[in-house]
Amino acid sequence: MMKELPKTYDPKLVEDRIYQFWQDGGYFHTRRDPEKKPFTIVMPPPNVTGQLHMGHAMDASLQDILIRFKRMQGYAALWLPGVDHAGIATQIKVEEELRKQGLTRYDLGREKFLEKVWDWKRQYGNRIVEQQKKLGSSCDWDRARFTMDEGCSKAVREVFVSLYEKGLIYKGSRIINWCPHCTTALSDAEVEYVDKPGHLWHMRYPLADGSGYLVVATTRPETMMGDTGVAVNPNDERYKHLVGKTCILPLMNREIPIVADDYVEMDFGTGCVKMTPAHDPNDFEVGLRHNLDTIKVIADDGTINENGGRYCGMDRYECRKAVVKDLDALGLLEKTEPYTHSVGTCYRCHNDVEPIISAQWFVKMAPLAKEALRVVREGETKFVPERFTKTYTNWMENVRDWCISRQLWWGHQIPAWYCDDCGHTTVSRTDAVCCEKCGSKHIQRDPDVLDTWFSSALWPFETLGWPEKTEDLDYFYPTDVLVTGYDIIFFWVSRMIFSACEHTGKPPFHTVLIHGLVRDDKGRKMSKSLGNGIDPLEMIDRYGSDALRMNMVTGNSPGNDMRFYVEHCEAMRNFANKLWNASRYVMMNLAGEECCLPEPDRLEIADRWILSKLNRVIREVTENMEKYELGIAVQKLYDFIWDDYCDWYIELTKARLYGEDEAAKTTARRVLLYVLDQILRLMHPFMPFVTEEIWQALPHQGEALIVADWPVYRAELDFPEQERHMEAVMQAIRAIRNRRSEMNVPPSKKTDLYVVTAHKELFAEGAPFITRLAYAQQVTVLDTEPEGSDDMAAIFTADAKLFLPMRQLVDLDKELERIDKELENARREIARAEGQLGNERFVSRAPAAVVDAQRQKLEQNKKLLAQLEQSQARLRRLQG
RNA sequence: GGAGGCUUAGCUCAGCUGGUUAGAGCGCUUGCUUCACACGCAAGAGGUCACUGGUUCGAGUCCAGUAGUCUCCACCA
Repeated sequence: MMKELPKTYDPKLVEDRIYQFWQDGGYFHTRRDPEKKPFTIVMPPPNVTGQLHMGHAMDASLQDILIRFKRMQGYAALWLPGVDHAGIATQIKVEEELRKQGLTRYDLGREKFLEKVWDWKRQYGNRIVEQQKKLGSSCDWDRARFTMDEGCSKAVREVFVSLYEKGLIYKGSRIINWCPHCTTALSDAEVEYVDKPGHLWHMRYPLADGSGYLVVATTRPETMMGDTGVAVNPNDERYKHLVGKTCILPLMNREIPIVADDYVEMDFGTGCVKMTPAHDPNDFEVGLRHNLDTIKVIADDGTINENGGRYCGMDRYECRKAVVKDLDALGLLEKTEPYTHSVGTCYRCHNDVEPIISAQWFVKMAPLAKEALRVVREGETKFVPERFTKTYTNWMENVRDWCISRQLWWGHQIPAWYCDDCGHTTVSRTDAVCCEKCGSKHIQRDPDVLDTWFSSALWPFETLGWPEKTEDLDYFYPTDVLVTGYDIIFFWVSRMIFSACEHTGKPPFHTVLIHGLVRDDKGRKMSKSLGNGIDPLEMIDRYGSDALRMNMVTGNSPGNDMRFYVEHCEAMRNFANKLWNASRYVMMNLAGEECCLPEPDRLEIADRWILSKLNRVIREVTENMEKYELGIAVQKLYDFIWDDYCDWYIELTKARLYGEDEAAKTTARRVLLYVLDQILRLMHPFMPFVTEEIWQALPHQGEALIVADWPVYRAELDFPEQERHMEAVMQAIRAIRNRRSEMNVPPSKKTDLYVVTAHKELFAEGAPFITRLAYAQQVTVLDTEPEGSDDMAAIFTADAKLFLPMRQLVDLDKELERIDKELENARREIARAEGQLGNERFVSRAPAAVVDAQRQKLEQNKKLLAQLEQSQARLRRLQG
């Protein structure tokens, strides 16, 4: 049995076995049960290329805690897992593999390449899933989904076509963000702006009439071959006379117009701006207003195209240098200023993004945003913490149309076919064979695929079977809580909300629980390039999964970033060990007891104390979990287990367990077992492995802790009076220990103790505890001071005066000094309380309980003061 | 330019709707091989809760402002 188990808990011997036990028992699989209320969380699907990182560990810990909690509360708790096909990331990965063989995707062709990706997915796609299991995640793996599986593909197709039919998806030529490295368009959300040092080049553009030149300032000279105008502010007196005239674009010798537009700020740069409508969103808008030509000069791979004249074929950065140099040579470079500006970069590869005019597919956002804003505004979906509501709302209110086409092969191919004959576009739920307008068979499918987030946006309902009307969808949808980091509110959360509203008529979840980022010990973001990432699997290996999970939720409040400290993880490992050893103690002492409470009249003061405390902790933990305050919940539990149960209650039971009274022993064992059982249940969502392992070894009812009932508050187990009494005894014990420590008395030296108190019964009942925990030989409870008390060390608590016959150890000077300090303290407290109680407004306005507490405190301190003064006088007498 | 967070013990952070003498982990000091645990036990040191003002009987907590710091969004070429 447990007696033979090691003194130290070893997660390695337990975790995989327990996980297997849960899986074999089918506890992760959630059945639809009309008797139960559903509780559903869909897991943010990790990338199929992904490696488990701390972000996943955070995400998964929170979700698993909630799911296990709800499961124990009797809900049909479904945690639906899955994996994301991660278009760009995965395609890049497979292309890298190909490159090792000297091949590109074009060598293979689309079909062969996709086969390769599927192969790759089959080979590595399960890795992330296996890693998640190490965290103890109690997902319903039977329902696991992949964003490219048949059902999801069907959902994506349905959504695309239906939005197209409603006019909410369209194809148009717009300025989009183009990543020349990934060679695809990106959405606005996929661009990260980074401040980069650059230059502001002042360049002379000669006026066409030869009357001089104007000076434009730019950070991007390499786009000048695409300039089709120069803009000035209409109110700018310096240039008013030039509006309507033309100038000569240097290097290209093209005549371009000078226009007036409010967009131009007079006091920035020179007040003249070169207009490149094909490569700048603002210039594009100005171009539209003034009918400027659009000349694209940057090709998809980031080189200059044939419109760039002699710069054709040059890389964009190379071209920048060449243009500057050439202008300088022509005497057209007026000056060069250092200038830091923000540059858009690709969130995947971090290369500079080019704004390029391009024909792409877009989702029209304004109509969809309306409902998505309403459901949040009216509280149908709430963010926790609340402040993220604003983040969401601001984004949604200003959202621009969503560019959803990607020039990739891996993903959901856009279901649009272009007719070679009549030019019509056919968009269809089934693969088109002919043009729906002219019937021509000469049609070409759009080669592009959809943004990965387009399918992720459907995740809460596509995974439950939508667009089919499945029983799962009916039962589990809408889902309950979505857990994710604040960094993907825009990418994912907001898109799920508007998609669900549009396609299912309901918001996808009622709560969005947002957590922060896990940073390194210096507060830096963990990243591959910095090499500062801490591998969750390594932490699990060293400290156990339970410790890692605890680390994620302790000392951390919702939405705030946390720093990862290995030491903290270690502390949580120690806590698991504490639990293990407390359980060993209980088991070693059991004598065949069942897990049930003894008859109420058999309960002793210590039992009532711990049961009363347990009751409170059950209530507090449950309340806080329901508010998603997992950090507070677990802190209360931690304190209860370590301080109350282990440090006090277990110690308090030793008097009985090592005594002779068999009935008392049984009572103690039963209460020990009962409270431990409740503790294990409460702790289970946080530390599932160690709790299940212990629970299985204890007498228990039911087959597994994972499906055991969540503890509930029991009014009949509140013992406020006994709780106070026990605390009085504990206070005495602490005071004695404190004094002994001050006097450097080793624990091995036992002494007699005299307790003078008005509560004789109470301390008589507490005497065995005092004996054991305060190293007393014999405890004598009196109502008057014992003979020879002058020669004893005196200690005061609120309810008793304690005398230790250790005259020889008492240092009178030190003693007096200490009493002085205590006197001062008491006087200060009395003054404070009297001041407060003397304030009529306090007495009349503060709640009665608060006033009452102050009165009691005042009384206590007055009593204490009197005792201290008495003691001081006596000591002075002794001193001579 | 707009929004938000943070500032509490040496370090990292809790402190939920204002109410005893502000807590934890780690670290530090002292003692302890006490029959669950040294991944432990006991005792202890350490904080003018960034600053200023306001509301209140009462402010770490609410309000306004200031400073420092971080983040997000928008962005003037």
